Amino acid sequence: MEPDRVRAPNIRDVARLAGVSYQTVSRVLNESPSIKETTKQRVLDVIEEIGYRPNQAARALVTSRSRTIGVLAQQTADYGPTTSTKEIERAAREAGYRLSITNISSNDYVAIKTGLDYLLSQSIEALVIIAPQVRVFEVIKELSITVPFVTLQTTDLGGTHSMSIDQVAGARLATRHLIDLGHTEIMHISGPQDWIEAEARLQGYVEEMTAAGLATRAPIIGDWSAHFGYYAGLELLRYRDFTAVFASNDQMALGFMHACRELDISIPGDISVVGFDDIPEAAHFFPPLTTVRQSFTEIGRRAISLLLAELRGDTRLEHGQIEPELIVRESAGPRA
Amino acid sequence: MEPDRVRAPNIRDVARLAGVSYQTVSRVLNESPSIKETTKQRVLDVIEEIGYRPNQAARALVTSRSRTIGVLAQQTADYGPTTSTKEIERAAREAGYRLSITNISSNDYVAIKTGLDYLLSQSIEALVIIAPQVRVFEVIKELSITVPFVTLQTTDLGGTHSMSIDQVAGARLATRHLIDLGHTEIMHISGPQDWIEAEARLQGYVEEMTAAGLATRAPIIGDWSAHFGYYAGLELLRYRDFTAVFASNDQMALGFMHACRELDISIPGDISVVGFDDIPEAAHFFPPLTTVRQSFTEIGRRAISLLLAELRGDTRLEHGQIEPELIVRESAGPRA
DNA sequence: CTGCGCTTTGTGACCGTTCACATTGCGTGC
DNA sequence: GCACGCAATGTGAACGGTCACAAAGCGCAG
Repeated sequence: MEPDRVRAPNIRDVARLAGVSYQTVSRVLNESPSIKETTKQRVLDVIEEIGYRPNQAARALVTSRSRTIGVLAQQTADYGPTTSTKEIERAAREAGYRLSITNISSNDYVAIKTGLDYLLSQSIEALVIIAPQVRVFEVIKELSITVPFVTLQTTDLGGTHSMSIDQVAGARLATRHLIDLGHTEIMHISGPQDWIEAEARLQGYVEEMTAAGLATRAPIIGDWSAHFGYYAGLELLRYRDFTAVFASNDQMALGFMHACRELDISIPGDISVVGFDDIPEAAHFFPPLTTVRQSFTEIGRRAISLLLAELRGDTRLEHGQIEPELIVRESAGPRA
Repeated sequence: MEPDRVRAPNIRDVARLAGVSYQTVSRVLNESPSIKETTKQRVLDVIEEIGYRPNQAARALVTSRSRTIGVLAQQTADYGPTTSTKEIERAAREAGYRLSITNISSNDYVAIKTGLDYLLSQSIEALVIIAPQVRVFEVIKELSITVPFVTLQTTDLGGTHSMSIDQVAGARLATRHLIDLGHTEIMHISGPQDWIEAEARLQGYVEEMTAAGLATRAPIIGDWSAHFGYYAGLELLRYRDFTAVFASNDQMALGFMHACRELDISIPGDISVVGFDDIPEAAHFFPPLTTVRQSFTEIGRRAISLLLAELRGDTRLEHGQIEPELIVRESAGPRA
């Protein structure tokens, strides 16, 4: 008869082969100090030889520590959140945590609730929220989450839960730059209304315009895509009652510039454009895009270190905001 | 004395409150048919009331099913792999699986081995490999992985493990397009040498050139970035001994076009350019980029359905290749 | 030689679930 | 009235680790 489906070796198999008790093996695995060097080596040899891997489920069961950090993200492949997520994964893995990521594709209440429920049912130890919709935070308040969590957006959930880039400041930098160049009629192409970043950038635009005593215009509400920027541009340029545009991200700026080219409008000769994010391609747009750089990696890294501190019981909250930076290229120039 | 740290409710708590045995609760959770409707409802009410969530670790321990699919990915925020990953997460979640993603940042042997080891130690049930380096597959061969796995690249690991877009065919489409436009001196800007896609696209370029009886040129080996495309362009254009360029991805094509603009070289008047991927921004480049479209979502979806079939014991392998599509825009035109 | 203390190792119980099997309840046919 | 079969529910063991505590080994002072 054949041996039915080989079972993976467990800690007792290792113990038997090494001639020690299972507890000794456990101590080796957990790097307990009180273990003789020769014993330890013998156990490690056996582990190597039979290819033993500790069963994480069993370990999680008894320690009630899943060593998992949940991530609630948005179903997009955008540069910013993606970069942050990669960095979060890296930082978490280095600290011995793994990630459980759930992407939500729509922003209705049920989808958000389902996504969060799903994460919480995996007994995650902490939670990172990248999904940037306002409504996500309503659900969070309602669920009264007990694990430490951090959002990559500025919210009104209480400052201790936020690790974000100062979007308002970034938008003010962008707007200020255009004002300094002499522009007074400045359009804003915004992101979707329920996105926190979009609202913050709009707010920064309004604040800076107001501070300069300039008239704010109603923003065009976009969807972040280059396509939208393009079609919005075609529409807006029929009137040409502005000389500068601040787009809420680089993709929409790209689309807008595409529309300008089609209509033979020169950038920055006729119209100046500023974007937001500084995606790696922005330097090679035509013309190279003046934009606001955010360090998506830094924010990811700091979010994890904030959570890890909280998991260690360290409550000196080093949360806070990261300052963005204006990158001046060629898409914005003096008012004609 | 205070109640020390409230323990999460378990299946026996539910059983006690519902006045049934823990096994009955287990049956309700697993939707066993032999359970009276009234009993089931009573149990569900208690679950709802006390906010009970099954402990996944305990479940995984006893069933030895982790319901986790591992993903070995590359530490990049590129559009393609990111889009595939999102789709993989979605499809897996719908099927009741979660993902454990590990990104490798360098492609040396140790990093790859460490990444795979890490995934395998989490008792994943299946594995998706997005990391596209040749060397990854050497490690895979060596480890003789026992779980079902699928790669998103075409490899020589045996066809049953691959779900990929036909890169060679795509590259031939791109090259053919340029040849059809009358070009004979066609440069290729390639991706990094150890990337499978890069090699396949190079191969497609060579095959098509050869088939047309044209001389192949040594490719420029790039790093996928727009920056590289730009600097490579500045260098190449000092000689101008070609009339068309096939870049191995859209970003490098973008950078190359940037270099052309700086040197007042007209596209497609003087030089034609074709890219690869069709990232959403490509339609808004200057000029809009002719490129090869790959459906990254479809490949993600099909990879998961292939794995799920294998997990069900269904070995009719529906693996295979997905055909890419040439998207003609304005960056390539007839030879001057 | 005994006893003490420190280092090193071993034993039993437990984490929260599912599995295999046992038991109960109850309608039905003889 | 009782055995029978099926539906519904209950019981003990097991999964593979860690924890708390017990015990053994050993050097050394008295």
